[in-house]
Amino acid sequence: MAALEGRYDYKTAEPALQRGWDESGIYRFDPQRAGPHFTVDTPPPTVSGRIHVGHVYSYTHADIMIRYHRMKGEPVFYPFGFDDNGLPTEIFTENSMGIRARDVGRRAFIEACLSLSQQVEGQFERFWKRLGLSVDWRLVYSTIDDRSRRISQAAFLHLLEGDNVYRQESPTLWCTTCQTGVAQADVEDKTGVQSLFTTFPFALDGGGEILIATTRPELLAACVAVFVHPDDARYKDVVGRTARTPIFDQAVPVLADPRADPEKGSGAVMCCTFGDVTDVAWWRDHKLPLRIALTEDGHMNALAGAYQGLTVREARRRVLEDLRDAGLIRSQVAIEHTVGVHERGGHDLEFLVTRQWFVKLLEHKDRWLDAGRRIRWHPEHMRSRYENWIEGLNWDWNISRQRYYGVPFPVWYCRACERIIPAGAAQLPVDPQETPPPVSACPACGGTDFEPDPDVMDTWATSSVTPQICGSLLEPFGITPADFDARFRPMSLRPNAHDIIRTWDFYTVVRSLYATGDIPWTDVLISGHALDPSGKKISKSKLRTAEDPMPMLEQFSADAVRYWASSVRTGGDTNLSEEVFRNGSKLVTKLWNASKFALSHIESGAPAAGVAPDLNASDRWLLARLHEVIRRSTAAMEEYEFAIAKGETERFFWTDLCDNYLELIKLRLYGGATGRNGQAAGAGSGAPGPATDGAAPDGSGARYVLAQALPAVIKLLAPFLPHITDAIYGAGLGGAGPTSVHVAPWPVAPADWDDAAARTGGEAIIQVVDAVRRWKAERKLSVGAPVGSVRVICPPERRAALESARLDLLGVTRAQELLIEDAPAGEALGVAVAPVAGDALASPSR
RNA sequence: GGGCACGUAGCUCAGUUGGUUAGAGCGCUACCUUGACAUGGUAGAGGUCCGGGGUUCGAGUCCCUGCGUGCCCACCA
Repeated sequence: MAALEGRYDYKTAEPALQRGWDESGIYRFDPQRAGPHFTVDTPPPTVSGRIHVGHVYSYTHADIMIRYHRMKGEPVFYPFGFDDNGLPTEIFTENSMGIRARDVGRRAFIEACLSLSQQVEGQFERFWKRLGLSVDWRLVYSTIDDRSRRISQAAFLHLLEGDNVYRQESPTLWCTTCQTGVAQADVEDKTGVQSLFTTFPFALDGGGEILIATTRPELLAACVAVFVHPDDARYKDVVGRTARTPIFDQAVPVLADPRADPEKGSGAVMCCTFGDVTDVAWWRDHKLPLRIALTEDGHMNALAGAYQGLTVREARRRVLEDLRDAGLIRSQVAIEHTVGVHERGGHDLEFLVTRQWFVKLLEHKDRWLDAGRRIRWHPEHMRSRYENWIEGLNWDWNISRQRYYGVPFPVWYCRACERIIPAGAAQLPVDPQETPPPVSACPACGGTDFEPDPDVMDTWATSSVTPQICGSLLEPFGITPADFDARFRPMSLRPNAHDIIRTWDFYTVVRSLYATGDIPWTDVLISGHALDPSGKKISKSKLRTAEDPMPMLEQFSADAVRYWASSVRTGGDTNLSEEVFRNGSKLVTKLWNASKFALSHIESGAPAAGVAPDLNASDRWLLARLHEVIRRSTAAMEEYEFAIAKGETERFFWTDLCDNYLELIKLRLYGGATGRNGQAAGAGSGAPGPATDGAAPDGSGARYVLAQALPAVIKLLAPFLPHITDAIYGAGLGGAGPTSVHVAPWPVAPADWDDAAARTGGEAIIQVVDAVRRWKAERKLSVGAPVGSVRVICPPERRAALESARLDLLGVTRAQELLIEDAPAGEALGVAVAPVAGDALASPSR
């Protein structure tokens, strides 16, 4: 074996190792190798945001699990993607380049989006490599590339054939800034919005009035009814009468509906088309007329009369002024409430009646829920996020966006009869605005005038078919999509952070069930969020500056950052902590130094493979502990509890192996009978020299154990710290086997290491060591200071272990003699230490 | 308002199916340049396991309840 020399310099070592991985192709997927395979539906990060520590956190989690499965011998399919289509990219492009899509025109804007995303993707790939992800970089897609557009369009046409998608004109969530319809999942809460809750009267036909209260007086022009609760005694006589809106003097009916809350405001509410979801429901259920007062860009239209052309906010102020001037405001209170806004930019949302494509969700809620139960969630409780979302769904999924940069709908419409003309499979990917339909005449009416669909798909409509896109990446390797489905679906793993359970995970399940009837993957790994050092969510402005993770990798090493990322229980949030980075760096250094030491002894006399020499109690203890650690660590990895696995190994390495075992065996390693300061190591019995009870004084037992324990620790930590472990492994730990630890087999402990008696025996040995160390510490002596005698009174059943480790105990305690005596029945182990030179002050230390 | 987590040492967290005296790292204190490592080692101080009930021979762990924190959802007149 080669020795490790000098110090480990991660700054040069990490990039060099990464180049080596690239060149040797150890992460390349071989689809021909027999299963079970481990196939990963990697999250394509959106190019519209910078990479931030949150990415580092969750991508590291996935990579750890992937490396584990690779070491288990499973062929690993680990592709990578970039999400660069759709509205997020458009907004990113508009903001980065200071342009507006509607100003520069469709074609030019698409070009701008493409060039910007390509630039960003290059930076992203360099970053992921620098973090040490074990991606097969031959398998890369972007959600706007030809392949993804083709697959996305084909999947849409498949939905169309199955009647699982429909086009309908109906009230839709609408972003007045982006000027597009959006989906329920695109809405996020904005808290602390200041509003005025104003009460004013509607006159009742036949006399009297009814007070209504609203925060949206500008929608008065869109009022179509007034609702009260059917049990509200105040309004019993009013129901069925006609009210007249102030200012506009529109006649509207007063209706009863249990959704009106008697506790709120005056208990009477105006229903407008549309102020909120309830309005939509009322409009639908009570078959009310449509009275739209808003334009698509958030201004008042002609219906608003004098207010036409004003923005919603201006109109609101003006209507209130006019009501006040008319003396109609009965009360007004300032309130702070939460409103739903478009999550891309926090823009105001309205409900407008528009024509959109919807994927059916509501009528199959049971199927989605059932699929969620067939998928293993890690941690398990994250499934309830998925279920809650489905249970709360109110709308089918609007997948059309009135924008430019995305996957077009591969359909045309007959202008004569509105028949939908789908693209032919051979045409895909297709932009219907630039390509004629596959037929020259409408099959329904014979019409020859066609209108291309003007919209593009929601970005999730494409990223929800990533399993199909992933599969297509293997076409150059002779795997057809049908092969892929048959052999590799459901895929093994979907890793992502918890904020996109309701979108990416949910939509992918839906699309997979529609496409194949089966779940998309068997396991989902959910990561929490990385928080700033004080535990707060990292703000967007901060993400762009202080928390840029590339300098972090350079300052602390990729291994140290990965150490941090893998220190918290699966699914948990964590704080950014330089302290933990430093601990990671320390572990890296310690691994290097301990390995340097161990290797220098293994190479000078490693026993032949498979031949176990005589082992003493220390040796058997270490192997028994190693067995336990391998078992626990493997069990934790199987459950995706990587932090627990890492913690087990780390404690074993640092405490058992380094602090105790390596110290115990030094005397044996350095030459047996002759210890430091020329003292006779075996002097206790008065007879220097030969072995005690099976402990080979030449250290072959210790070297054998080191030769087992070191590679095992290196392998157990390899998924977490891929660089330092491979640097050490490369010094020769692999023997004639693989040259990289990352394709070496995950450790398996022989059953005969599992030895409960060896563990308790070892604990007795450590007790003696600890007692002597404490004795020295109390006297402010160096750990290496010699002592006269160590007298151990121990339970008889522990005696054999201590005798067996006599040489080790003499070495680590620097005692001139070690006396072992039986304790009376039931008494615990005790240790008494006497100073050198027969000093009478022997002191019990326990 | 509903759901899901969480609340253990100054800080960050671990604590298997209930089982002796509740653990680790960091920080703190004292000491030690020991032959792999001072990015090290040894020892020490530090906890009414959020509060209150209950089950049990026994509760950090199980049940009920209260309080607090975070996230998701709903509400949005």
